[in-house]
Amino acid sequence: MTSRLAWPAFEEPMPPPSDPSSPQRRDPLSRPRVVRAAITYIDAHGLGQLTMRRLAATLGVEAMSLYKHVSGRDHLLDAMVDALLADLHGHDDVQPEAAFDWRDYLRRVAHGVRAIAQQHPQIFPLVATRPPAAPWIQPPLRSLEWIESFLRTLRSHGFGDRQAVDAYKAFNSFLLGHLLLEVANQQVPINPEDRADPPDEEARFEAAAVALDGYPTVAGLARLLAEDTASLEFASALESLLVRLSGLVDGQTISGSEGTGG
Amino acid sequence: MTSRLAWPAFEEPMPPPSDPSSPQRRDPLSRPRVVRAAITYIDAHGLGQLTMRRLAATLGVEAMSLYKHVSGRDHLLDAMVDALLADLHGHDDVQPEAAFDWRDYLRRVAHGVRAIAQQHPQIFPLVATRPPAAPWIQPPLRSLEWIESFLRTLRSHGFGDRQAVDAYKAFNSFLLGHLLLEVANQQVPINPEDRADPPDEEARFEAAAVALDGYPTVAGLARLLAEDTASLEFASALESLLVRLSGLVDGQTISGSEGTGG
DNA sequence: ACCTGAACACCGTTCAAGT
DNA sequence: ACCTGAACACCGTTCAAGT
Repeated sequence: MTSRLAWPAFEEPMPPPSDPSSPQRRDPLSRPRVVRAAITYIDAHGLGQLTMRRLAATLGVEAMSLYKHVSGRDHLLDAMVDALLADLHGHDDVQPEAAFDWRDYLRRVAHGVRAIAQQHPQIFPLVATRPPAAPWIQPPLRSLEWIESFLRTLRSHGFGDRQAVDAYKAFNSFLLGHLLLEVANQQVPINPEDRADPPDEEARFEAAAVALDGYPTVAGLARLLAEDTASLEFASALESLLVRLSGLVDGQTISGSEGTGG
Repeated sequence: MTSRLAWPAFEEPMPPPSDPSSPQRRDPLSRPRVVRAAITYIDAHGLGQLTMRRLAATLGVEAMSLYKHVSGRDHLLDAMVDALLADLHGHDDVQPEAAFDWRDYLRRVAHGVRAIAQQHPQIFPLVATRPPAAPWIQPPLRSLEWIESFLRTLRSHGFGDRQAVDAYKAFNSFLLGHLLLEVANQQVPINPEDRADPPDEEARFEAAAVALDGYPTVAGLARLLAEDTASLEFASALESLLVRLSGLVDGQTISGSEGTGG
């Protein structure tokens, strides 16, 4: 059995935000409800299937009603991405106080973001590719809340300004590369009905293998290439990154632009 | 001045493929011509602006004519991605014979792919996120031609089977993370007209900085965060990866699944 | 035999007319 | 004052009617 990374379900019904201005009538259409419905829809049917009209139908309303709560399809996509990261940011395991040291903190955050990618493989590409709202925001840790707590935590563990920023960027690259590769690999065309159907790995392999004439090296290594080693690679590359960042705390620099300040 | 990475233009008119079956009338609509026009169009106007109808207009035909050469919009996107990587694969600098050793080879390929990302920032997200056609294909080096020469080159330099495959995966993660981060950062909303207009970095910075109340750490590090250190980070992370892969040649393993076979 | 106009079944979004 | 039906300006794609 593949060792799935366990993580508390982000889907669980959340307590309604304690916002006194929300009327709370019988199932009022609200922005969070629209965003949550969109996430559920994409998880089930894929990004390409999400239209304003179909999403509205899911909620029992007409498409135009959605425009009261989100200002358009593009903004809705951004809101989904934000909601996913905000959920993680509120999670106990990634609070700075929960971490033993900065390495532990980075491991917790890394596995938290990985859990998001695995629970929402159809949405994660959006987390990676939607243009950031400001020059200091980078995917996938792309909210001010995240950057703030991330940088503050590193500094509280002895990182200097430049070192913390270098670590933020290096950490983001690492997450982006590994998680995007992972979700790309498991991106099999979705037939909305037979989701339970595991795509018969062996049959898929055989079908694809016929086209390998003329590529002897690939053919010879096909089994190794198709092997799912994502979890191990992720862990291995993460530890390697932590080693690299350790050197950084000891005074080295990654983006090292010493000299421009005079 | 920012040190742009120089690379021969992939856009240059290529000699027509020596395919005797192509009639070569006056400007016949061909698949390569459609694909090339699509790349040019997205570079100029952005992915969201590409429609079959508008692309057809660019070529002086109606939309339906395109379906003779590409079987639909999705296939066109895949064809664009393939074309970009095929161009690079044909380039002198990334031929195995051109490389001094495997490190040199990986550096050449890395900078080649980075050049693609920088020349086609609107298209690179597609390279990263389009679902691969087979389980052994991973972005961004996502063609059998690339995998074949990549793996063969590493093996000719002493990599074992598992080591070569581990290196392929680690290299792809590295490229994906860094290049996607880079193009995401420079993703500024495009007004088709004023492309020459450099978005006045300082003004953009000031405008975005007003919203930093409540995020003192980000505010304090905003300048460092917004600094464009992508080239240095890329080089630094690449060297770090090469060190990691060196250990791998010496017999260590990344995905290390020793034990499941016994 | 080949090409393409008109048409189909959708989109996102707007806005006037309804309550 | 608020909500929404009908409408607008598009999509990707098909297919019959033209040459």
